[in-house]
Amino acid sequence: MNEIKKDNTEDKILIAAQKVFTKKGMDGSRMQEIADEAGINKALLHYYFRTKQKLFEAIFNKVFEKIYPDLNSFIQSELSIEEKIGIFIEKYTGLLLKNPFLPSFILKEIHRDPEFLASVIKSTGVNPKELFAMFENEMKAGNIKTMDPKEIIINLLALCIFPVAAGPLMEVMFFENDKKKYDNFLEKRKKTVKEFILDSISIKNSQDKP
Amino acid sequence: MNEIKKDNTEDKILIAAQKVFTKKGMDGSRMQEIADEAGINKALLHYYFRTKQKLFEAIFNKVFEKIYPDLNSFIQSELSIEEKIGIFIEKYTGLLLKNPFLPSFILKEIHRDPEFLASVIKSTGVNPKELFAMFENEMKAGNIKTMDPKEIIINLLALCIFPVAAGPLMEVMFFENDKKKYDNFLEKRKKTVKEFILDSISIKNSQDKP
DNA sequence: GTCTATATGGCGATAGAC
DNA sequence: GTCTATCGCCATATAGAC
Repeated sequence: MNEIKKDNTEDKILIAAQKVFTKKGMDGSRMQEIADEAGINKALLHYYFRTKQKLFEAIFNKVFEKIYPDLNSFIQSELSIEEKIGIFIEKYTGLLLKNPFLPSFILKEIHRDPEFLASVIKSTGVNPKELFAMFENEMKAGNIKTMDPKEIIINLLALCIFPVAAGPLMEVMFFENDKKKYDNFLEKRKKTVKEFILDSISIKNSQDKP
Repeated sequence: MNEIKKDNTEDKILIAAQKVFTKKGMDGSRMQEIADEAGINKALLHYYFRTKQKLFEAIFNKVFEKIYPDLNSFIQSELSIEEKIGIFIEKYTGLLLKNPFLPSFILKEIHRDPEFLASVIKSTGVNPKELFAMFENEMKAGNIKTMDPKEIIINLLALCIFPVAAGPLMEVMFFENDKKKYDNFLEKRKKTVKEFILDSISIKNSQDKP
């Protein structure tokens, strides 16, 4: 029960800053707007975080942690690979649907400051080797098709993240600009993405390739 | 041979502006930087395009046209659906590999000004209905699995665009920050994405589902 | 058409009262 | 800790000479 958002000033700032930064990015955000959103004065932002850059970095770290899935609990669980993937897609799509700005927020800042990005990733202690190992073990055991694990991971991320990141574009092009219609589509899509990925790694389908 | 880039000032500006805007986005770009890149004075930018906003819109339109694939020639060709998809993936991935900033440029601006985005799309005359119809005809003819065509299209776009848009992130996380290694991966990936998509719509694989 | 010089406004950051 | 007032800079945009 610790660290729940109280209504002390620092938390108000963090909440407001996340809202503004994730919508408009570092360059597009204004300290004044964050202050207004937090219901405080602009000077207080500097009192708590000194510079816009430092405030931004605090938010980026927080958001990146949120969006970077907790893989260890998956890797080490006793579930089958199919169940693991299924649960991941459900959970991750759910997270993104609740926070539709996060993907484009990360993507926006990816090119802006590569060194900062690298340092954030390092600090989260992400270790993809265990993830690769998990897939490779499943391949050796004959449970899934033999292929580059990176393909599976990137396909999985692409199919979950892109539809949310490019949401407004997809809505206009394919859903008559009807956000609800698109959200329904994405909700149903959890199931089809799951089938799509599982088919692609399934042993059964690999026998009739040219 | 018309409309090739001459070295008149307007074209120099357009080339410079595209370079800067696609890298840094509307908010992150400076008129001074564009002027420097074009080798001219800042005041000239305003002489030719009046405002930063108008210059940006000119670039956005140009880039969007480039990134929006010419679908009609595909839809109306006599190729099989498998060939059409294969060619699309090859061509589109190639385009993105040559212009790695374009996906994130579009994604960056997607949330910033939805009305402008909608107007751009309208002006390009994109008509997805014919695209849907093409897939639906193939389904009726029994050539591919029956499913929502939008799923196919969005999967296709996701698998092609996301790996480029999130390139720097993928490089750091999965490729030891080695850009060449990642580019090689994406080049080889053309083939696997093709197999991936074709498998997912193939009739053959749909017989042993629960 | 192209330049230099300047106007104008906005934003991040600070000073200092309370 | 929180506020008001203000500084100093930088970015867009314009004026005006050539």
